[in-house]
Amino acid sequence: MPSKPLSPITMDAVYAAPGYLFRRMQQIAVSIFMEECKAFDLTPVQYAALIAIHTHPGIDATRLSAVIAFDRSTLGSVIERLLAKGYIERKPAPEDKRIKLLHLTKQGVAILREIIPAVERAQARMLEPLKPAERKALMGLMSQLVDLNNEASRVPLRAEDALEHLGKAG
Amino acid sequence: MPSKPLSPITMDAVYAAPGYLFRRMQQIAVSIFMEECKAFDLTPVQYAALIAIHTHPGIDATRLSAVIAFDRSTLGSVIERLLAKGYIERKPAPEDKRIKLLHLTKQGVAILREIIPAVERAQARMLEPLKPAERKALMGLMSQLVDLNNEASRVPLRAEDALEHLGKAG
DNA sequence: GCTGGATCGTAAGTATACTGTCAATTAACA
DNA sequence: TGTTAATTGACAGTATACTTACGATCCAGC
Repeated sequence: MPSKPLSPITMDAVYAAPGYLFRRMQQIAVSIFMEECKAFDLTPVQYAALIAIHTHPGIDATRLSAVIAFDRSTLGSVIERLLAKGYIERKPAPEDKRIKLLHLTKQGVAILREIIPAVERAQARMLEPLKPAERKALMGLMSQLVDLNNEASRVPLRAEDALEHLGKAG
Repeated sequence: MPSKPLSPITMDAVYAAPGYLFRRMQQIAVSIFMEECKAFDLTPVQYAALIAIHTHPGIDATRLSAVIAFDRSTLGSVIERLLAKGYIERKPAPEDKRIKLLHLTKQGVAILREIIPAVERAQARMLEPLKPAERKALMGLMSQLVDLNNEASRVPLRAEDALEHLGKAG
């Protein structure tokens, strides 16, 4: 006589599941970003890529993917779009014919400067419904969880990889 | 003499941004789900759709999209895949020729029963790095935030829509 | 009873996100 | 040195996620 015949299978269980909440919040976050930044033709992913290339001029695509935790295949098309928009340029590396180095163009730097206030508004809006103390608590827990789960994702974040292109001293 | 010339534009600012953390955690959550459920040919989205159809037999695609907060267009292809796998069936509604009603097949019910333990393991693993009290706090804050931001997303959750197909008493 | 507006499913087009595989190139090693 | 291993960027294929548009159908108001 099993008192718990099987899991109940209710939608409430789905709505309370971590995976569901993370997916839903990601949906909402992208939506808010796109709304605040609609004047600029940039997606959240493209924005992150621009920031990373700005911070690490001359980085190559593989290292870039590690620095922003993007899948490398996906990043290829992201780079294509940023090239098409004229925000970045790609030059072959002299010492390694496989590698192509990435730099921001003048237009890339300009759009970055213009979009940053909109991005900051978007980031603030995502947490706006919470009280300040709650926002801080949530961001603290999320940072922890993302960091501790880093290896669980298919594309772990490797922030330190970005430095390798500057002289690769092990 | 601006003491804050512009935003510094560092990767650290990106890593601490809500939008980045939500995207990253969603990546990790999907990865863990797929790992735990790799014996079953089901994605997180397909799983949620199956649960919702099981909970609301005879629901149509539009209402289903509201119940699990999926984009209506995306849901079309999700349904196609579930049909192809034989987990659901689609029948025209007698009283409205536009509508197609969705039901689980025997195989759909079976796979759901089989996969649930794996899904529960996945959900637990996502929060595993945190202490129990932290898990509870995080889920509480996420539930709140997702709920309060519901209208900010392009596809707001409308759980109550699911009931309309049962006699639509306003 | 007919027409205008709403709704349903579908489709095309874009953008992530992942799986593989592949050729070219470089590095490591026997 | 010469073969193997690893790396880089590219491609094909699948799956979400969104936009807009379109035909079919239904309903409301006239």
